[in-house]
Amino acid sequence: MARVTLQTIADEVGVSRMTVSNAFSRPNQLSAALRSQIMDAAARLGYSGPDPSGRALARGRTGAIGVVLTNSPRDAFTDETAVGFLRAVAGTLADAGYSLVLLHSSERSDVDPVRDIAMDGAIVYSCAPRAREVTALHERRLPLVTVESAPLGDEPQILLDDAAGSRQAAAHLLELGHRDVALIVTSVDVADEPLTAEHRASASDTIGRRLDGWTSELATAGVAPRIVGTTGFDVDDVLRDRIGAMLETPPTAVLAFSDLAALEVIEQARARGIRVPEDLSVVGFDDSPLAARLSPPLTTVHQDVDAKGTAAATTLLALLKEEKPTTLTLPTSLVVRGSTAAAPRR
Amino acid sequence: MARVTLQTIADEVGVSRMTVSNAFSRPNQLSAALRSQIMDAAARLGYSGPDPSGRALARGRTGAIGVVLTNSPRDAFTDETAVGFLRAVAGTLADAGYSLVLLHSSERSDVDPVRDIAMDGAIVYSCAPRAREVTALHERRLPLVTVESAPLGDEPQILLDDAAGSRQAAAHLLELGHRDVALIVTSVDVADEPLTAEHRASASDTIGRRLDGWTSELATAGVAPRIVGTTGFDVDDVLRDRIGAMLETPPTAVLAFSDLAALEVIEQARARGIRVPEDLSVVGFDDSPLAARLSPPLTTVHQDVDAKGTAAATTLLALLKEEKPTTLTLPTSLVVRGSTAAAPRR
DNA sequence: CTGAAAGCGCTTACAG
DNA sequence: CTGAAAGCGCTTACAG
Repeated sequence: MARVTLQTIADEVGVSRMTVSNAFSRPNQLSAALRSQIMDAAARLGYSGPDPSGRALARGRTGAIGVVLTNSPRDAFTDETAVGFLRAVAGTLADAGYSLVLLHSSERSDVDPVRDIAMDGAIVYSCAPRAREVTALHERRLPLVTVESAPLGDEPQILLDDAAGSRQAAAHLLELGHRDVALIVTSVDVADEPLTAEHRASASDTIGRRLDGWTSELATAGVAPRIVGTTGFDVDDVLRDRIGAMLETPPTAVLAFSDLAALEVIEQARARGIRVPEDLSVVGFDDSPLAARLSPPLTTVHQDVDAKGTAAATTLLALLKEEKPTTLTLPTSLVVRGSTAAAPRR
Repeated sequence: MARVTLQTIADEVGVSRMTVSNAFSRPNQLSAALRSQIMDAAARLGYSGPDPSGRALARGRTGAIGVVLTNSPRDAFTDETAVGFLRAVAGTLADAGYSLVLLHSSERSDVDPVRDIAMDGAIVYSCAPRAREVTALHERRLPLVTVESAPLGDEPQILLDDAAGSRQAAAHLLELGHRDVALIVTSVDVADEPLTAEHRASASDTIGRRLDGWTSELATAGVAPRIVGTTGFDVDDVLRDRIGAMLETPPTAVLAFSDLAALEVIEQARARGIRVPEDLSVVGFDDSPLAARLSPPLTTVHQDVDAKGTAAATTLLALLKEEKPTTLTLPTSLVVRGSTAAAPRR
């Protein structure tokens, strides 16, 4: 049996193909009687409506919005901050009638979602500066919003006021008397050294802004921090090893680029008998749900992931309506909990 | 400037359109020299590859797989069990080169993802028996896998051995001496009554199997449970109210259909000064990450959400390869933690 | 290794 | 209120 299409229904009812199309897509363009006659025929023949692929090609829109995550879907769904972001994006898009497609980075040459999936626009979330997926997406000239990523062109961005929260975190440590401080970052390939301008230069946009916040504040007290990093974009094995090495000669305080990184520091410290916060103060970043659950509860820089996701989706939707949305920077602020305390006397 | 298509490149290079198509989609069908000439022209003209919509129509496949969640994307991303499932599905699909599209239920008449999004197949996750989204999807005759949902036809299903875990949970309570037991369910509209056959008849497939497990075990000790439910498919306001009402004359133990429902019981009990587990034993279902974090840690029925997601994706992928996968039932088992204790003496 | 033919299923103006 | 024309951008056999 051949496939049932608009034409099948048209032949059955004895009208033209576009009248059937109108019956489904523009109901008020034809009489109610004819429409119900067409709908009856469709039901009888098992036709459930215009094929989305044909429709997408003819209309030039698909109803789908991509979200690019540099890391694998498995990693993204493990990170509560990413899940919170996706939640707000998916919710906001759904309210506007759009569906979310997860665009993973592909190691295969035959398929590449970023190149092959039909969509009306995309959101780039927390991606490395020149990630292949991101440039590939940019080449498609789709409406794009970047979130905490390096800008690709003049697309609107959603940013975090990383420097403000970082400064508060550093100021908090200074007040507690800390002078030996280590920074844990990504996008910088460094084992455990005094921070230099070269380190700063190699950092991603986001990490760069946090480094600026931390160091500018620490500098007011003449404190020159140590830095531990990885080329990756997440807590990876390299970073874990380097955190371990750093703890051989522990600082009195650590400023981490994420709550998960802070957790890694706390767990490794504990394994070595270093007490948090008595021997070592640890500050995270994100204020993910995890932060409040840890023991001790994590002092961290709060960001509103729900607002971030909503803003990203809203901005992309505005772009699709040919509006000219602009870059938005969301606030951050320190939340003091139990993982920080006065610097130990040496 | 007109849009750049295959034809633009073909004209520029002086070959036919399908040669350009081959350059992109079947590189070994033409000489390396011609191919690189074509790729150069494409780069020069800003052509980033065949348009996915055109390609989808011509090829009859899109590379996208839908996942239908009856509840809103916001609710789904709030539920750790659903997130764990999505994680495994997205990961497994990504490994196979497919992208995941989130198909929300739409209240709008103009857009409906389940009808309008182009995709190669779909996974129906934990949906109500005759949910409109699900029947709409079925009408499209797409390859389908249902997960913990009522079957639509003869599609392969992924099920949980609900009865086994439920029986273990009930047996555990009997051993502890409980005789006044309340069941908390969805899909049954009941405030707080002795369980009857009518209640059982109105339950969804999943809840029905759990009711069977609970009651068959309780029956061995002559215990007739009370039942509290809602027509909804989640912990909703109706269920919250009814749980509150039930706690006016509390049973000694509660068997809940999910960890979130168990949490609701525990919180409301605590608010009334009813101690868990001293006054009231509570058993959940799912063993979500939340369960172990609660205080007291929740006694609950464990299921492997990762295995469930992987199985769902693998089964759908098999369907796409024209294989004939069959229904799979995953095991469940009771995990005893701190929320259950010996029945209080009255 | 390259291309002419036929077609994938639909919609957008526009004319009547 | 209805339909003939033109087109959306691409690919699949197939012939040379």
